Amino acid sequence: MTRAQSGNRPAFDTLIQMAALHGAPDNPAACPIRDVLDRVGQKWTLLILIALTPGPRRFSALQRQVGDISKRMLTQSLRQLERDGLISRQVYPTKPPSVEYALTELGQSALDPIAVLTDWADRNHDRIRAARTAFDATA
Amino acid sequence: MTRAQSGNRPAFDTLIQMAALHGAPDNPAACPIRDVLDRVGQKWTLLILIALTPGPRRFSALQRQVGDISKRMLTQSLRQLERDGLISRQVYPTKPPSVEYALTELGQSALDPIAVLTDWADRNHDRIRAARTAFDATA
DNA sequence: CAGCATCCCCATCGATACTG
DNA sequence: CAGTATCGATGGGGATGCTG
Repeated sequence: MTRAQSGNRPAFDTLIQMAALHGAPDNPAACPIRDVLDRVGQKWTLLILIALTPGPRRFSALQRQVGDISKRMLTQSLRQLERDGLISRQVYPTKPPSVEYALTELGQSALDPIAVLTDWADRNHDRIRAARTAFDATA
Repeated sequence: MTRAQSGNRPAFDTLIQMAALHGAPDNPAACPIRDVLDRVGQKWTLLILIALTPGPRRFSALQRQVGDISKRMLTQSLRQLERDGLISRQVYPTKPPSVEYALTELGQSALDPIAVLTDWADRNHDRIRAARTAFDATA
């Protein structure tokens, strides 16, 4: 079993372990990886989580901050995140009603893996783009 | 600016920074986060990367290991990963031709963030499932 | 064995319009 | 302001069959 530079031993073991059981095809939600990956794959979830990092945000504020997201998708994504316990939803019954979304503790904890991921993405984006150009040139 | 427990300071800063620029809607590939996230979101890419963690694998071996992936998607995903420079493809011109896929150094480095992610998923899957049940009960 | 080609479905997402 | 409702397009992805 060869291994290169990896500095995350415990996390790495989890990964190996996951590679072994490779998920239950009949019940995808039973496999933590697939379950979480489904959410991560959702075009907007991570962007929303990131947008909430500095602090609580209202619906419209979120929409402006994420940029090109429709109200439909924002609502949908927020619901899912709330259901998963990653964000909380607080309604203030003012005259024009306002709703504030915030990261829960669980959501906060999710930021760590996300940060590691985006950090990797940021550091290696150039290499990836270079690899693509090289590949396209060969092909 | 409130912050909870986060232990990843440098990575965290990248995240904040990303939250600020929130991507170029017109050119998604220009934003590292969205670019990488697109791949991560691909149903099979991470599973394949994980399957390659213990060492190089042949096509059929990969298909068996991942489980329920069609040859079509396996081929497609492998191509993309190869293009991105995460895996290498070595062809052995034997009588029945065999092709061996392996992680490149870049691919190896990608395992770290992935491991952190799956580790988080594994540790918090119960809480997420619990949150869902609670949410569904309330609704 | 490895993988390309074809057909087709359906989940995801966008756009628009309407409501409390 | 914060959604909901509806329609429609796009393409990811499954099933099957064929080739070198």
